[in-house]
Amino acid sequence: MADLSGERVSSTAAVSSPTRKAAVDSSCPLPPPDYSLNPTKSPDLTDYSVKPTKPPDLRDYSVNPTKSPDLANRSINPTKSETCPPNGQKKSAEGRKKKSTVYSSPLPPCKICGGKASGLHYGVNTCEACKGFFRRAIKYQRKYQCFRKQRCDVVGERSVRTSCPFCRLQKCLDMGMAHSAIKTGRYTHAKRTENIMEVKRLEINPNNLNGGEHAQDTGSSFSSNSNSNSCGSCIMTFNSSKNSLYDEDRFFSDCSTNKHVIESVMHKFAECREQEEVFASQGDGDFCDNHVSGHINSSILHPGGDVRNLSGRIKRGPYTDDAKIIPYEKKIPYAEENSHIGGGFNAKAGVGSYWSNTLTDSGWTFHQVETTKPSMENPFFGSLKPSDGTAGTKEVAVNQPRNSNNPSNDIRHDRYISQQNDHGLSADFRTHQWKLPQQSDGNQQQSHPMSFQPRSYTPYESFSQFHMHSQFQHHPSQQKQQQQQYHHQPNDHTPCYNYPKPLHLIPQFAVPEPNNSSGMPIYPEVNNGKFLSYQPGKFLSSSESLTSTDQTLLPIKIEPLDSRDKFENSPDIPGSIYQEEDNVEGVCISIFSPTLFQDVNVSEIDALEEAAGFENIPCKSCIQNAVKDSNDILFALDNITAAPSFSSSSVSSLVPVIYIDKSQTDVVEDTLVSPLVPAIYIDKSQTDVVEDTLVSPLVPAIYIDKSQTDVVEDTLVSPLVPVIYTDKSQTDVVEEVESCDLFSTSFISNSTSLRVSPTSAVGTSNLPISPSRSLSPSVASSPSPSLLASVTQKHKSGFFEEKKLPHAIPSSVSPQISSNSKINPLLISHEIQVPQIYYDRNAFLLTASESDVEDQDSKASTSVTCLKNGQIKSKEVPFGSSLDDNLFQGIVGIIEAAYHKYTLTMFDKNPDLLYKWQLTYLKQHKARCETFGLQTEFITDDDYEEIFKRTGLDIDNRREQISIIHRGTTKFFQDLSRFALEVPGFDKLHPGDMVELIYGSYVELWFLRSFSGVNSDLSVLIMPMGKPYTKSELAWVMSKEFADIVFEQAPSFKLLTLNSTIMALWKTVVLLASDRGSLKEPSRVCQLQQFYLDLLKHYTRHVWPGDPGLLTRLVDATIRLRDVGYHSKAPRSFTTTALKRDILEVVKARGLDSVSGDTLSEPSYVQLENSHNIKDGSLE
DNA sequence: CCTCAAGGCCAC
DNA sequence: GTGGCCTTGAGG
Ligand SMILES: [Zn+2]
Ligand SMILES: [Zn+2]
Repeated sequence: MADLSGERVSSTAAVSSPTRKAAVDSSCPLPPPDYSLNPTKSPDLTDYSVKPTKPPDLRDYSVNPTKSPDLANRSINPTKSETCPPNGQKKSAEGRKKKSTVYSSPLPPCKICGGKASGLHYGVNTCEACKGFFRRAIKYQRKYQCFRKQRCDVVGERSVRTSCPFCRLQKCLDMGMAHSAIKTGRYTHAKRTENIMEVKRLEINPNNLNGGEHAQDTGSSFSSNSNSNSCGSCIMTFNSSKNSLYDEDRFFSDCSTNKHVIESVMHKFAECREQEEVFASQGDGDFCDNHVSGHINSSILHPGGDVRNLSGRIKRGPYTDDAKIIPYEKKIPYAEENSHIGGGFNAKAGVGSYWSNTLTDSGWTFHQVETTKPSMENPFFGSLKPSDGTAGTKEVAVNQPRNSNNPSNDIRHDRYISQQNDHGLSADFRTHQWKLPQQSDGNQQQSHPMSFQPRSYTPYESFSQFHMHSQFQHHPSQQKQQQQQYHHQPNDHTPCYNYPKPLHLIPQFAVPEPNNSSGMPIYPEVNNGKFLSYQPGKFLSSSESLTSTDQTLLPIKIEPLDSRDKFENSPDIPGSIYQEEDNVEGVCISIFSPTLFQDVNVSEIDALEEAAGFENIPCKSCIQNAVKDSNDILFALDNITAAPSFSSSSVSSLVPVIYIDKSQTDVVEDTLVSPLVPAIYIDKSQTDVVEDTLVSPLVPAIYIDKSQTDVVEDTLVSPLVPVIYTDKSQTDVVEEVESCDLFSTSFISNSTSLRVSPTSAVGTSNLPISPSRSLSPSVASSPSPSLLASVTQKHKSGFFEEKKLPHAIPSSVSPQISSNSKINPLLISHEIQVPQIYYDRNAFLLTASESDVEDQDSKASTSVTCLKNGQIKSKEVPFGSSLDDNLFQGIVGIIEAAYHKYTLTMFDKNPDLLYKWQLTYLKQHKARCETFGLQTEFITDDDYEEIFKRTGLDIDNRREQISIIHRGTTKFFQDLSRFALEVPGFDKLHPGDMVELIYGSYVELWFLRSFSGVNSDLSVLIMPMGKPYTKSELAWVMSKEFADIVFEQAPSFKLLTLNSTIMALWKTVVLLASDRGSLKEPSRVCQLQQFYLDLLKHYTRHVWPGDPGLLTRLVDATIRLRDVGYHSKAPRSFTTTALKRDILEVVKARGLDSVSGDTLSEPSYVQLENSHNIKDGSLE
């Protein structure tokens, strides 16, 4: 139990000091039985017991020679019952005899630093040094500041343990040291230990058996005190085992389905990369932390101190809320000597990167992977992606001499001079000047007149004040100051930096820097609404150290040369030290410039460039990309509830993420682990429980943290399987993507709110037909008496002459109809002009029949029953003979009314709005993909079910989506069926043919309804109603071929000039395709189709003459439509028979409704059923 | 009179 | 500021 931590400690020690371990092993092959209580600690014990065999320790203690005899004496002296494994069996045997003393005598190493413990101090077994340190910290109320990630290693020799007092104190507290824990009394060592263990266990979590002896003292008073120091840096720094991160090839082989996505992103990175290196202060702008040197003040300070204080004002981001602590022993060992990992991001470009430097036989090797742009779920880090197509790695020569003679051949990763930006400028961080590109004629490199200024930033505080700052930036006086101080007007020969749109800072990364003169904050990146490129950090002289006022500055600190070690010799580690001619040694740690390109109008830039005489400025593309990315960032910002810390929200699709929670500091540290070992370490803050498990590459593991707060921390894992973070921390953090459902909901509600206004009441009430959900065929078939009278009246006075076509009809509506109508959200959501009256179908047909020919037995006809002159009359209305205007308009009216009634309308939203929705949904989907690591729709159902079984999570809402899709599809079929039944003549067809026609045409009709919502560029489809789809989702629901052809064909369809009348007619024609499979009476269908084709022809030629070639193109489109239909199959989760049965249900219901309805109902289905004796289920 | 741990001292 | 070593004083 408790040995978990001990093992972790010892393994860490072993890793960091292999020689030591070897010595131990050789001298003491067998661990003494005395340590069976805690066998894993034997390596630690050897730290002080086997001094002569440990060169490192010798070196350590050489400073204090007196210690050696003492150590030797203590460890060898049997009278003190010091039993140490290396001292041989004799001592072990002796220890065995006196068990009580055996347990009490060999003190474990210092819990804090691993050194020689001298007893219990403040409740924890520590050395004298740590004891004194803690005592002083308490006594003098010391406030420390961690300049790294608050995970500094404090185990080691003096220089190590003193490198970060903050972390040391933190560890003391973590280990349970408490000032109040004064003498616990006189115990034997074993008893005391046992006692303490028990007390702590009871204190913390009775259920937690893992709360070992090292369990933290809750020590709340101290914790809270010390936490005022918790504003430490969030610099991302981790070490990992060598190369563990970068097995992308392996990953890709596992994620081939996602490869094209990755590749496209990679391509994007390639573009962003330049830009990134232009605008970022230097190079990759990595965050870095050199834990060895220990004083790289790249701290990102939180001005407000304890970030927990912000919780009331700022909600943390999705992954930062359930802060927990992972005990030191259980942390990922990050102190490996041959590996160093850092990370950074470019907020502007929206990419982050992780890099590592690994010491190999051939020297240091630099690897870098970059992440996707932020998403809503991963606001500042997306998935890890290869940076430049080189399999995610970038080889950089290190430890190479600078080639001063030929800089272009300097293969060092030079951090003094940035790579050229798009203007050909390089940033020289020594002179704080821009360097013009070296002239081809060999002239000396010239400097740009614009100097650098120190940059400052804050990750946190200004987030909540983002908008305020944004406004502030544009205050005239502020602009002036900025201009004076920062803005150097480019001369005619200066590449243009002046882009007119105001740019905003990402507040997390930009902080106002006090202006010396006014005390007003300065935003270097924003200058009078002009973009000035980035401002790098500043140098401190070697005698300087960061002051409190410097804490918000981006530090570039000088380190004494002698403090560097071989890590620092790697030029690719930000924070590494370089010695320059002038003996200035600099360490540069950069933060990306957070300039946001918002609302940049590229055309304006074009015009500006043109006016300035600059053509083809490559920066244009950068800006275009940046604009895009900025939008995404803003989108993310809009959708997250808090400013995530730098280190948060690193969700990788390539490698699992380890969330190391720091509850007391509210800092969540993420570390990457190998994709091969998707272990997730979820810590149980005060309970010292670590649940780490390896997970199947196919199935995610869910680690649920049951710490006292019922926080559920799920983390996942495999690159193949999405992760779901269902953090239910006390603060209601919403971290999911807006679901499709939500989207649809807001979509609808927005539309409703838009349309249902007082003035639009008519618009909502003048629905052609009451949108009753009953299966009544139509309102017209059962009108109220007054309505009937009204219709009859109109009929008598020239019904059709008055009404014309629907869109030509005046807005006066029968009040009875209006009052009968309910608001139909489906219709409301469309801006299609709804016909302002509906056509009484029966009234029309009666009229038409009076003035038209009869005796068309061989032709399609429809039966009309109507109340006329107090009598119920029936009449057959034939089709196909003449196109009387009345007939035409009447039938068109009927069809169009049904078309609207059953919401088969196409999507003709405002294109801008439509695009916005498309983009929004695409972002949501991409965010999901990035979080999940792949397009989750490609997870097989079996795998998905397994995931669901194991996690209980509907990770991509598939289950929900299925129900949505099911509902939507069902409704679509219902509406389609009802629409078909409203088509005059359709109900006279053979019922089996009706079903076949409906079923056979549904895909094409679906397409006709949907194509206007297709954005082939974005591969997004917004449905007029219901769920949006991405192409891949559509492929999942239908088929890939279908999705392909839909997105391929939609653009051409969008070129057609259509109105709802044409659409209604066209759909009718499509519906009545006589070549559907297994039609019983294809000739009748063909006849009916011909009739409607004639109507369509008539309409396009005479009523809609604006587009003469429309009919031809419609026919052509219809043919292509068949292609769409050809590639379709039953939607997911549907079967053909089930669908047909549903259709038949509607058909039947219509008939039954007619029968059971009042006498005005159409008996068409009954008649048909009687004549054909169709039985229920005959289609199956 | 012992052990133990807290605190003090002071060279570094 | 650190930490080895000392003193102190409460237990046992
Ligand atoms: Zn220690
Ligand atoms: Zn630290």
